[in-house]
This record gives sequence, structure tokens and C-alpha cells, in this order.
Amino acid sequence: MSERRIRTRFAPSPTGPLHMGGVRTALYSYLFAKKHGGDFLLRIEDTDQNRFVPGAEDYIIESLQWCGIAPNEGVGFGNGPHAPYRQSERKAMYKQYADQLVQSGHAYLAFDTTEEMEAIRKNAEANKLNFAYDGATRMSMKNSLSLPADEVKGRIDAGEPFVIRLKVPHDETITFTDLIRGQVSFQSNTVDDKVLLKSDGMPTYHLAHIVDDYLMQITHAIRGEEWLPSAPSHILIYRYLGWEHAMPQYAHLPLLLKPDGNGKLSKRDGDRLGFPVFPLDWTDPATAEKSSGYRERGYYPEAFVNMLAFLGWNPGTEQEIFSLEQLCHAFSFENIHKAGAKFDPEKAKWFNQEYLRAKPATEIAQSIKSDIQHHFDLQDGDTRLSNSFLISAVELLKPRVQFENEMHTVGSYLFTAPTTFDQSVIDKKWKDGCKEFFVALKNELDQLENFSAESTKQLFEEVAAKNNLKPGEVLQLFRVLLSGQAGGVDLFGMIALLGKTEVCSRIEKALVAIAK
RNA sequence: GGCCCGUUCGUCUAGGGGUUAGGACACCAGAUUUUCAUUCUGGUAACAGGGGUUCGAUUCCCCUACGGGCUACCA
Repeated sequence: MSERRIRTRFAPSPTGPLHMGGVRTALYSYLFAKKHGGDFLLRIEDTDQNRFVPGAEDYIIESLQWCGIAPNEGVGFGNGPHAPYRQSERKAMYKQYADQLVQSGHAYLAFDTTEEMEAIRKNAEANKLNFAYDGATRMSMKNSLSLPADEVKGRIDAGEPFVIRLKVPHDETITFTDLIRGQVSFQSNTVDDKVLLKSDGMPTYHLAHIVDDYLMQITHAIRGEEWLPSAPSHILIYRYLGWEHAMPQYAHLPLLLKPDGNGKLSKRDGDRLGFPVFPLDWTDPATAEKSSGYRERGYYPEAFVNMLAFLGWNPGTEQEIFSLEQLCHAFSFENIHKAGAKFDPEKAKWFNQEYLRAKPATEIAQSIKSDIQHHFDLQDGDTRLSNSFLISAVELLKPRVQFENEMHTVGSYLFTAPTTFDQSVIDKKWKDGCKEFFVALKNELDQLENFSAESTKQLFEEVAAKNNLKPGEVLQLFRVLLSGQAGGVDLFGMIALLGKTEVCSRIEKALVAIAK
């Protein structure tokens, strides 16, 4: 057992876009497998035909790809030795195990209809009670334990639908060791008789994931904390199937919580607070409702993954920026925090900013090129699309943004002359002599041979002195004339970037526009 | 209600029987940038409460409170 090759899996159900909490689960599974040179696989748990959403499976696959945590086996990633990896295609496999449990006396057939169950639950609720199909109630229900054998046979022969339920034992303590929480115990009398096989012949999650994990030789089952209450049922199923020796070790991850208030992070919170909850954009095929994703918001996948890794885990050092490769080495279950983590969108942005800072300007220039071209409607060959122009622009803008896609808005004045001018600055700073100063400055700039940030700055100071102005008195006005805005990138860096012709032209036009 | 899990600055967290309880985000202040941003420096800010155990508990145990999850023929 200790010699087993480490194998983890991510097993989402295709019921909609993958939540970032799901991505984190996938990430941890990936990291753990890679750390130990093992396998990471993707299994699609589509046993609920009613909740199937078209496109969700592709969305999951694309999300994992974008994050750089591609499984080496599974749906969309090439068939391994355990294909198929879609549970709906494995339907025939599950029944025999359910039957085996019935045969060995650890499961039974239940004929109670959905309507009957609803009525019972409703009735219990009306009396402020909670109905559970368990050891205390099963003999008063319609099943192969409570009904005479011939009636059971009759119902089966008549083709009456039934489910198969796990027969949970009386007065046993079910204990297992969770990789994150240590030893966890449950009293079997509080565990209900879970449905293993539905009346349509499909297994429930409880049976299906166990059969598949066993068959696929999964060694570590990593999932959200919401599964902890059903873990005792799962332990029992392994035991009764005779697979306890090969049972994977379970790790129940703390949940991702809302940034404000309480509760699980949900799609609504993203809408309400203005941050993505999903890795990629998603349009609900039924309602056409759109949800935004980290990718489209402008996050680097590396930053997204790094941020996600730190939601509930830490390396035990003070380093926070980790490549995926580094995460693989550093990851361990011991460093997973037990409590749920409130998601902080501000910190998420900070991670992206760190990656932006670290990325070479040449690469960013390449990646924003088409964005710039379309946004400003530039022709091919426009100097503003040249590498040198773009790289300089990126260097000027880099400290001012958290995302590449903010550059064209934050730095719009680098690409197009302003048409409006910050009036408050003009009102505050403009005085007699300013017009003469800017006209003179323009003329001098026009004559300048070596047009650089240094030379223009020097010239600016000289002309100001000649006009009996302190540089500080006209600097911000100068900025407004050139960019329209009160603040912005390094002024003389911007001047050098724009070039003599453009700068002179902007001064002229601005003086006309502000009618001074 | 029942069951299970949890609880260190506003947030993510480190730590661990004796510490000035550390870092990051956010926030505030100062410096630098004759602007803003960046950068740098500094600062505010936390062991839920009560009982034990102990020479000593934030750290171990118990109780309470609070938070979260589950309580479907959904996963």
C-alpha cells in the first residue's frame, strides 16, 4: 500500500461553470500528485441527468488548461488505462457493486416513492422533526428489509422502481483519519441509509465515486469540506465492498467564504461585489445569463493560480509569489489551514500586479498590441504600434496598473491627443504669462535637436526661468496641456515617447482648446 | 433541531507552554518624485469567553458562545 503510485483526481459534475473553489480543489490535487511524481486525472461525474448543462464539461476542461494544471488522464486529456472517465459511460459498472452489497446484506432495496418520501418529510417538518431514512426508521418504510420476501419479489417482478440503500449498522463508531483534520469520528446511529443506486439505474455520487476511485486506483481523494458529513457512509461502503485496504486517504478542504458577511462564496457575491467567481467567462445556455471570469477580467493564469493556492494554504515561509513549479515542491497537507477562508478580491488583484511587475515590458507590449490597435483604431504600421513605442509606453504605465488591459485606458493619452482638459487645474494654476511661456516653450522644443526626456526637461526649466516662472508653477499645466489630466505617467518620459512633432502639435491644439 | 468541522490583526495567515505574537493585503503617516502612481521608512490593529492542567497558557483539556458545512433517488 505504501508503495502505491500517488494518484489524485478532480471529479466535478458538469452542472455549470467551474467555481473558483472547485479550481482550487483541482489545483491542490494537481500539486500533490506532481509533488510525488504521480498522476492527476479528470473524471466527469455526470450521474444526475437532470442537472446536466451543455458546455459545462468543455468549460471545465478549458479552465484546467488555462490554469496550466492539465490532468494527464481523463475526459478531454486523452484516455488512460481506466477509460471511460465519464460516469454516465460507466453506468453498467456500478450496478454489480450495488448488487454485491445487497447480497452481502449491507444494502437493501427500497420501494418508497418520491411522493411518499416527500409526504413523510413534510409531515416531520410540520412537527419540527427531521426525518432520516436510517436504522431507526427503515423498518417502517417499504423496503426489502421490512416487507415479506414474496412481496419484495412480487414488486420486483412487476417492474416496480426501487433504489438501493446502504444498510448502516447500529451502534458503531466510524472513525477515519482526514489528512487535514486528523481523526474524525461519527456515531453510526446518526448516519442515514444513503441511496447508492437510483431508480433510473444510475449510481449516486456516494457509490460512483467509490467504485471509480477504487478502480482508478486513486490514493488521495481531495474534496471540499461539504463532503465531510457523508464521509462515514463512504468508509462503510469501502469496508463492505472489501476495499478498505485500498481506500484512498481523504482530505477535506476548508471552504471559500464570502468576502463580507457569512457563508459560502457564491456566484451572487461576485455580481454584487464586482469580482469574478469563475475562471472563465460563462453564458448560461438556458437563461443567457453571463458570469465573468478571471481570464477575461485580465488575470494572468499564473497569478490566479498563485492567489488560489494561498487561500487556505501557506508554504510555512514568508514567500508569497510562487510559480506552479514551486507550488508543486512546496505543497503539503500539513500546511492547509482548517478554517474556511474569506476571499479577498483586493489581494487577488495584488497578486496579478506582482506578476505584471515581474513580466518583461517586451512581452507585455506584444500582448497588448492588438488591444491598443483596436481601441484606438490604428492602421497597421502606425508608429504607436511599433515595438519601441509600445515597450516605452508599457514601462511608463507598468507602475500604475494592476492589469495589462488597464493600460489603454489609464494611458490613453499616450496613444491619442486629449480632447478635454482638466479645468480645475487650469483654473487653479493659469495666470498671466502662461500663454507666452507655452508658446515660447513650443518654439524652443521645435528647435531642439536631441529630443529626449533629459533634454526636454532641461529646456522646460530654462524656458520657465526666462519667463520668470518656477517650474512648479507650470509643470502641472504642461501636463494637462499634453494629456488632459492632472496626473499620469512621468511627464518627460511621456514627452520623449510622443516625440517632437506630436508634443508641439498638442501644445498648439491645447492652447486653442482651452481658449487661452 | 440533529450531526460534523472550525475560531490569532478588518482580511489571508505564521507561530507555539515562558515571543516586543511575525509576514502579506488593506488602511494611516513621513520621505522621495516640484503632480498622481511607483519606491522607501514608520504606524494603527489579533490570540472569542469561562473554567481547568501547569511555576507559567494564546499554545494542552473541558464547557459556553460564535461561525461554517451537512441533514435529496444533487453533486
